[in-house]
Amino acid sequence: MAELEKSYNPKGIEEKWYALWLQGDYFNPDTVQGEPYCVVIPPPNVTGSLHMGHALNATLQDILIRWKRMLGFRTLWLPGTDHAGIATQNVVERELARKGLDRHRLGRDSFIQEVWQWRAEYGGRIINQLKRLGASCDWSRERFTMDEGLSRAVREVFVRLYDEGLIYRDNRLINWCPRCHTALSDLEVEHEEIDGILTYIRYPFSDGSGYIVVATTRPETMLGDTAVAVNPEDGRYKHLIGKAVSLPLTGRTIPVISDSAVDASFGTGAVKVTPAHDFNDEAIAKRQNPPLPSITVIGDDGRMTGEAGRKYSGIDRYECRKIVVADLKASGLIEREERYRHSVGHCYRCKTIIEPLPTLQWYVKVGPLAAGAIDAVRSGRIRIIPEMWNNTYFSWMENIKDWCISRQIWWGHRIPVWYCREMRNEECRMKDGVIASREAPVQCPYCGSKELTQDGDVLDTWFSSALWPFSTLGWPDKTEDLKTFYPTSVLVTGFDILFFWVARMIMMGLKFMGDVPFRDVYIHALVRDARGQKMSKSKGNVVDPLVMIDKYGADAFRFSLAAFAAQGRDIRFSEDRVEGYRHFVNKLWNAARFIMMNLKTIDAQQLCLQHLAPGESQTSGATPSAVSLDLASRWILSRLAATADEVNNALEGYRFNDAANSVYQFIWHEFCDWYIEMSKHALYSSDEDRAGTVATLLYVLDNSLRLLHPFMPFVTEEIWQGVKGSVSALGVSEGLMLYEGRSIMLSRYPSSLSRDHQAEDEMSFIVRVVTGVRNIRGELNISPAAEVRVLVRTFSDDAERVLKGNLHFIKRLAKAREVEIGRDVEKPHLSATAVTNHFEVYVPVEGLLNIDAEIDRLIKEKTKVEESLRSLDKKLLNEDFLKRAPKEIIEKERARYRDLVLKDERLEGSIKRLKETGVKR
RNA sequence: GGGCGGAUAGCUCAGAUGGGAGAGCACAGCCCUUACAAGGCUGGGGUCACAGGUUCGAUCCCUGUUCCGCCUACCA
Repeated sequence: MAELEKSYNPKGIEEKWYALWLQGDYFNPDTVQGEPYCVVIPPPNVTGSLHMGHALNATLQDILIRWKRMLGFRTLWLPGTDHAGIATQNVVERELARKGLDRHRLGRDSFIQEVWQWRAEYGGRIINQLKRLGASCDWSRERFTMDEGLSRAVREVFVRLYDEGLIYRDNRLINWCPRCHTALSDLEVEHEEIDGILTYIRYPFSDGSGYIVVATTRPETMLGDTAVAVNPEDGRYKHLIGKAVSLPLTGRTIPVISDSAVDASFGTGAVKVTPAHDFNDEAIAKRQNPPLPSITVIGDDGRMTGEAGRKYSGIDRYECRKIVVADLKASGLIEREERYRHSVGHCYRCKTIIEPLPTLQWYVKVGPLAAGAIDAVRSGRIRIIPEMWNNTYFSWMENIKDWCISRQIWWGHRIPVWYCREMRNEECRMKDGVIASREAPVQCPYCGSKELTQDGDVLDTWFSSALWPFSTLGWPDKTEDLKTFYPTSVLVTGFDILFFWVARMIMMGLKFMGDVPFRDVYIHALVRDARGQKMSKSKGNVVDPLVMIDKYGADAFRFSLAAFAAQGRDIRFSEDRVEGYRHFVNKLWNAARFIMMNLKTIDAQQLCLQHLAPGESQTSGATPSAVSLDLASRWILSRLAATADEVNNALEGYRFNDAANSVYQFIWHEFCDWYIEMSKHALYSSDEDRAGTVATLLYVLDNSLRLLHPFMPFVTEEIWQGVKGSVSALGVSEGLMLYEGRSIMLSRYPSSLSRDHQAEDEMSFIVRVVTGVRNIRGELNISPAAEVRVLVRTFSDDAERVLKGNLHFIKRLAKAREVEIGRDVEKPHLSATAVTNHFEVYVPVEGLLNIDAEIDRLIKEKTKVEESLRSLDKKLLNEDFLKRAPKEIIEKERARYRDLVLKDERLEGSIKRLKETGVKR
């Protein structure tokens, strides 16, 4: 980058540096010393394509990882993908359908091969997208949940839990997706409010003595009713309990029963009971003595079964609903229909309405595991950030139900259970012929039979995800990685998978590693669109991160996400702000361009020997030696130190937005707006300050780039390498200790630099004079081209000394032709005034000044001062305040009061003089 | 039904432990000043949703109300 372009263009540059980082193996911690710091990525679905949630998630992790790496930690960010059972199977099935095939015709083994084939072809997509973002994952450790190693971990865990009785099989109602043709866990069901109809149906008594009316939103299930239930306390129905009802359309006779779960105030107070298709009804049925029978009228394909009767058999459940209602109407058994809004469960993958079905499934008994997981958070061994999620976590964990882990699909970890078909002895029959085994058994361990068949189901995808923090590090082997990096440092994730994933990882980690899987859980926001809507393909409001990267560059995009990531709040994504941060990238770029342009004119020996002292802290390189620096340089070094502290503190607390804002504010509004402008004096006047100024420019740029690097890895590397080239061309890089090393990502992160409070105080005098003059220029509309005279009447020695010593800065920044400073400076006639505590600034504006405008301006300011004075006055006269407020607050307010009184008097004086002038004129 | 979060400038949002209301964008004025017009300087704009309470003092803590958003639950 000998000659920099006028603006930064990320195309090509991002790829170039990412390739270099990979080539240098910089993401790999193997050869690094230091305290371990580890993050495992929430594995995106292998079918996935990078969306805003991933982008935010990965950006935050990369910021942490790059930051810690630069701080000297032995840093591992472990990447990988999830096999995503149902989602992936769906995708491949759609693919097959396009070719006119389906998985049943293909057969299980061929289908699985198809999926692997698909993965080989497309599974790397999201990984490549993460690379575009700049993610510094150690790709040599990339894992996939279906890898052999991870599959072994899955079998190990399953068998151990089974042997301990924590995994069992049971036949009960589960959530069934008729489209995906599989069981789902409670978590995989999304409840959504929909408009339905509440149908009131008359159920005639068998003895012909009238009827009882029940209300239902699912009339078709009446074909499977096995009772009508009422509340035992309900006076209207008490006498009917035990009576027989003739179930319409079926001719079956069912009883009227009582159950306290029935709400007398809802509907008619009488409820039809369908144990096979409703969780409530199942519970009621089980409470009866003897339990009510269960009749399954809807099959696993969502069509009515033979049990529903010949007329309805084979018909889709919703078609059947219409027919049943029509048939009932024809018999005069529909009392009325009401519109009714209620929530209905949908499959989280395909949005099909869930059908509760009685089936035989595998479950994990979570109660015993949950206790430890609750304690880990309660005791602080795991910290959830922000804390507000603690409550959500606790309330879910405390009400946790057993976890259905079997899925009737093909893609996933096959359940490591075999069934003995012969069950030749008592022991085998006692065990139901169930063999849970890490490897495929050759013969039945109980009876020796060789007639074994493996369970056809696979495990819930989240079962393998739950093991991710240790299975990826090599468990069940005792690997070096596991020893070094477990427990991992922090998990960064969205709250939407707090239960699916985070809670289960904690349970499994505690169970199998005997320790928590991570110290911190940082829960970030959900990215919504500009109107606050959840982004979804169907709504068409999705913002594609890759489009953002193409349009604005990965750096601007990443920085935006970090700046958006305020804790505890959802993000409304606005493209305008990304554009704003692209401007910031460009600002930085141009600052670097400026510095490099001025580098050519410097004498290398002078720069190196006289102006760079060995760095006071190991992390920041050589520091410009303070003795020989001008005020501006000392000031910017101190501001840099303050900024480094702010950024480090903010990142320590996961306040990414604060960190981003600090560095933005520093680079733009302190370094560029003030320091670079001030540096021009030394640079252009070729006096002895030049070398110190160049040294400071180089130093502050270097440290700014490093501060910014975790947020904007590409542009910082590009500039840093460019400056490095120029610096070494000067032949001073050896002694400089700046821009050292092969890459900025391997340099040290700025921290614990020293402040220079005196320089900051002194600089504030200059700032106040300059802004005073600028205000006057702006408000009185004095052309920026016009040079003015500036007079400053000082009231303190400090102010006088500092201002006199830095006239050149005032001249440059305020565009002043000449500056006069002193205690005895007189206010010229026809001049505008700016008032501060330490001095008054006068700008003579003969001919230019509109006296009335200037008087208005001063009166406006005086009004503000007096307003503040009034409220302060009240406060300081309040005895309670004086009695109870802390001393330092009272002193602060008093000082403020004194300053304001002074200012008020001076303003008054200026106004008076101006009025006199006006009269004279 | 239960729980959580939000309500601050025209817009999008910051304000970590109570003590002088901020940023970015947008808007207005003046400037192509030799890093940057994707820029510079200046300016206007807020009863911090509403009502109470605690406190010497509340945008911040407590209670209630209204309006949004989310999570969760077996009222058919």
